[in-house]
Amino acid sequence: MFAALSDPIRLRILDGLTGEHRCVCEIQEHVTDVAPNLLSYHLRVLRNAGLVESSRRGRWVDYRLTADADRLVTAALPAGLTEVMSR
Amino acid sequence: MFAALSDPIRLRILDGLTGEHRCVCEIQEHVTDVAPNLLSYHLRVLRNAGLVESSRRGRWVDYRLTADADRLVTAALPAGLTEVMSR
DNA sequence: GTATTGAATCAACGAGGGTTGAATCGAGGG
DNA sequence: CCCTCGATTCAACCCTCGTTGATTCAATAC
Repeated sequence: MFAALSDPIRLRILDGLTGEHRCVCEIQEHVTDVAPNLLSYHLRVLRNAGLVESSRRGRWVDYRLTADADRLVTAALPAGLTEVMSR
Repeated sequence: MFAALSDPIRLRILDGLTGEHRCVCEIQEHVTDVAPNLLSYHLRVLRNAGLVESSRRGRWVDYRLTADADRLVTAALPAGLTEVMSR
């Protein structure tokens, strides 16, 4: 989980994503300095972590945050660091 | 930040820590299979990340979670993943 | 002072993950 | 069909990071 989050490129990708679907080309406009194949790699890491999900629409592939992405993160945090969220 | 959290040993260390100080030997009882020097290394990573702080008490060194450890984590999260916490 | 204990540091090794360029796949368009 | 476009996969390289054994440090006991 945190391994998926511990990369600046992946954090930038997540910054440009919401629950709404966005095609890879739109994401690439948000991280212009990342090669397409490298972007695919990082999206794959985020997908394997359960943070994003994808669906094909014609030639394009849409990505979006999963519904329980935030829940997955909080569940992975050690108990001592989740006090703020329980309040 | 997430690089500091993305290691199973460090997560186990954090699981055994609270705001109260605990000496390294107590921490080591919580992660018995980790060599002392390796434990020092991981504590150092957590210290550099601002998640824990240490103070010497005689021969012993006490560690504890920093007051704003949880704040540091939430601040590092991308906006799309912090919705749960703002609610 | 010397020895001992708790903890940190150092140098070196090895594996895993990020990056790159080329090749591949899947869906349309002419 | 063949070609193009969007996206993914593959093989290879490189570098960071975790691990290990030995050494060093800091503080107390003898």
